[in-house]
Amino acid sequence: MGRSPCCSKEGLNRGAWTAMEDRILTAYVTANGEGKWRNLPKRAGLKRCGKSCRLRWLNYLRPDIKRGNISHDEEELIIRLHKLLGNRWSLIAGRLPGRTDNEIKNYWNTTLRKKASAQSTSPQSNYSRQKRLATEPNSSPQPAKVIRTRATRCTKVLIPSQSPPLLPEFHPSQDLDSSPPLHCGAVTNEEVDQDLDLLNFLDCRGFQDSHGDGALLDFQSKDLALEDPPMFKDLANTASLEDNANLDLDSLVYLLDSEEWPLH
DNA sequence: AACAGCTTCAACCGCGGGATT
DNA sequence: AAATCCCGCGGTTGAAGCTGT
Repeated sequence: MGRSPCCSKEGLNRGAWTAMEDRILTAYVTANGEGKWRNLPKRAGLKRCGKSCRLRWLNYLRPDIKRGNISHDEEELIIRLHKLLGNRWSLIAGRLPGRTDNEIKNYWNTTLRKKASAQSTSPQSNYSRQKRLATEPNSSPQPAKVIRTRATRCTKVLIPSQSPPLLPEFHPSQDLDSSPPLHCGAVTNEEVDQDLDLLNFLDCRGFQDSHGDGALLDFQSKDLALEDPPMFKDLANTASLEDNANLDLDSLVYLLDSEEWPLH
């Protein structure tokens, strides 16, 4: 199956985008919407390939991009999602409003990979320990990580017209230890740890089902499980939860892929 | 002040998959 | 059914900034 290059590379600009190019691209996409990237440069009068335009828009110019520090909560979420999904950055980014797959990938490669590997080699890698560490005032405080943005590489003048959506409702401080025991059929201690991590993660996002709306996981209803202990306890005691607890990764990926679990 | 090594992250590249012709 | 188009993804690169000496 033959393949033509995405664009002729002759006469095209490469490298850092200029403020003017940014303005042109932003104006064009704002007026005409996303998509049709291949023809966009010609129509917009940009000497860039369509892929480059798409990347620039999605990773930098989109008005809903949230720039700056990745919060501790977001960090926790990225680590957990990565544990679950691996390097599926677009999926992970889909659960973090305002964050791009490229940003998360970079952040992982530069910062979180070390942290995650340190955590996984730690004898106590489960969520309870992380929660304790996070809440204990005397436990080795992590200085706030500041992501530096470069000022000189390209003049970024775009200021989002409105604040990005609030962060997802992930609360590491929630008391997960009081959740009902779950039976996952795991055999090794490590697997138990992993499953507990996963289930705690699902728990803390609000495990919702069997209420007719078909939503298995609803990030918007963060308080549901905690505010409704009887329902949660009931869920834990039913076969349906055990079935869910036995979901394999593919099934979980399916859940993540489903439209039922957006953060936005 | 100057240099080297390290870190960060925007941008590029190649590939795969779905849609279209 | 085959060929081609288009989009999106993940891996990689390299320029610029930072830090230590």
